[in-house]
Amino acid sequence: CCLLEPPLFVSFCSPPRIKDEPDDDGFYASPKEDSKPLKRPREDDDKAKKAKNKDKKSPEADKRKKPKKEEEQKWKWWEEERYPEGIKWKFLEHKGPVFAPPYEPLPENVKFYYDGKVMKLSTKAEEVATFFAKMLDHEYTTKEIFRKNFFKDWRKEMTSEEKSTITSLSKCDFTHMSQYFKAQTEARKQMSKEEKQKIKEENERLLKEYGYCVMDNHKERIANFKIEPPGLFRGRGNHPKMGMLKRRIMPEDIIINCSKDSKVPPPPPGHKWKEVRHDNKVTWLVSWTENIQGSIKYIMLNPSSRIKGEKDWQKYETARRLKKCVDKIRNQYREDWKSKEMKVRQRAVALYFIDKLALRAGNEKEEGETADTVGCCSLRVEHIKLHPELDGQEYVVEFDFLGKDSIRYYNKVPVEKRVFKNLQLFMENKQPEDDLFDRLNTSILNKHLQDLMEGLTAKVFRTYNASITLQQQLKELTNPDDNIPAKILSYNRANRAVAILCNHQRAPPKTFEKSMMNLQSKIDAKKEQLADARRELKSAKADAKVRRDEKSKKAVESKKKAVQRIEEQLMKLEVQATDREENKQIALSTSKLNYLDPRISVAWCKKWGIPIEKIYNKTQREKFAWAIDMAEEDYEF
DNA sequence: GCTATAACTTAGAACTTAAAAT
DNA sequence: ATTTTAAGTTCTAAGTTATAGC
Repeated sequence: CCLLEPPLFVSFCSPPRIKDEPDDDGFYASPKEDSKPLKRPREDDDKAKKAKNKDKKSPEADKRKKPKKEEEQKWKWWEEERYPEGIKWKFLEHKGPVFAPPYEPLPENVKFYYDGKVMKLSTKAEEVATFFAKMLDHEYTTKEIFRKNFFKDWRKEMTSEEKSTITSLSKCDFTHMSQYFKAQTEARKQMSKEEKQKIKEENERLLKEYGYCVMDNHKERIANFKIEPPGLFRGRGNHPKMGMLKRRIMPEDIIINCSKDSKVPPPPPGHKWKEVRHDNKVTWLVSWTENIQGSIKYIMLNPSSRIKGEKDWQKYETARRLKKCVDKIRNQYREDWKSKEMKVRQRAVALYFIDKLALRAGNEKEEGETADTVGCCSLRVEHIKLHPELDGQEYVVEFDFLGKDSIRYYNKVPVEKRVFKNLQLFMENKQPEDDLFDRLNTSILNKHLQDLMEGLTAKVFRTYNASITLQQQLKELTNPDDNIPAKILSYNRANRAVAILCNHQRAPPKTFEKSMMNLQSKIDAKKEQLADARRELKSAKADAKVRRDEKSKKAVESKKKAVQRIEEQLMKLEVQATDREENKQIALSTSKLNYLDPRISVAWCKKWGIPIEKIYNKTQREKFAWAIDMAEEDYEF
């Protein structure tokens, strides 16, 4: 097993071949055509063109012709032509995956007890036992399904003697092992600076060596070059497979994808890859089949890469195309509510939910394989309640169901009378566990959407509604007279409106109440400080009136400044408190990263003179480099 | 059509590091 | 300088969608 440790096969690998010199046309990438590249979707994006032209005339344009290492990282793939549909790259070379470190057996003095007696476990059984021991504090390990699944899989790893001895999980005592791991964690924290530095450097070396690939003459960052280590499967929510053993991935499980003319990464000594293929119709570098669901896992590129960025850009362009025809589509589904065909009515009501409430499409799932969660098309009768009248509103639908990641969706929504009547119809003579839309699935819905607009699918509505909401909220909430922190609060509130729409939730931070109290006491202290400063200013003024000399005038000025400074600090704290309180259970990052056209945010920053760093951190700026480069302050989604 | 599955995007939690508070 | 808290990063599960094969 130790053969799998990465350093052992380092010597087999070559350094990435990067062209330091650009092609004749001045660009690094663009493979020479044996196929015609398509123009990227510029649409009505005049600004992008303008920016590009301007850029071409600038001295930077010339610099690009003599690239240095640094320049390489600033490659503007968004100024290049796209590949024809389906082709993802021409050249791909990488070093293969980094495998999980091999299992290190426990020291002799760390004991496992069965039925009160010390028991020495075989290495394989011990390894799986440590997975459980490491999770002992987690409430997972108290759950019946988790324990049952774990025990079943653990027994498979035992020797026959162990199997006959260990017959009940409740007689197993992992506490000593657990203490040992806690002590290890503690020791890691207490390590000296030098030791910590050493670990850091080792990680950097690994990243440098395996964290990048070469795709079409550009060095690109890989997102997840480390193979998932073995452990116990932790599903989200009430997952029927929780606690099962996620097995160790071996080179023999791995499919390598790279180009024919690249150096194929060698497998660790004594091992073989499952397969090496050369498929440039896909974007992944490495894949393997995972044993819990039997699904395929991939190693792919970082969001900053061309291949991901281009797709992301395209996603927002599709959403912008929807903007142009959304009114028509809305009128259409309103009409369809009256259709003679049940199928059409269901489709129209479902689409209304997807549009109005930003619900996900909702594929069917195999029962017993995953947690019981639903999206729009898979809603069941038990997930909605109809209220002809509720709290003074007519035709209210009460939604209560578990969505993706078993996050609860709870909402009371007034709907149009026609929708309400249709829902009553759909629910007639059905049991709670029956499908609400029994004549509909995501495939039917998406086929219909495709007919309405090329490239339209259910999820485009989420992107569209999220982005348009941000743009409109920013317009509404930004007060030109506000200072920067207040403007940022407005931004966060606009972002929050989107997160609420998309139901992006988080568990309230464990120390939320405490940190809120701390902040409040800070605010109180600051208020007192302000009162003091004001008193001092007053007396200084009085003093100056009597004395009428330069010195006391200056004193007044400096006291004035002090008051101002404290006022600003107080205001900043209050803004912070508001922001945090409103954000208690809401996660902003998901929408920011996946739903909001970054050009809206970039334009907003430019318009109000907000540094982009206040809105996007380093990683986000890398992901959205294309948008930061091309969007001007008048960008319209 | 229907099902299986491959490929890719989206998701919150856990972990790590940096910054702020003491 | 040390501890606490917040921000940022990593991890991998869980979705969506297109397509292949019946």
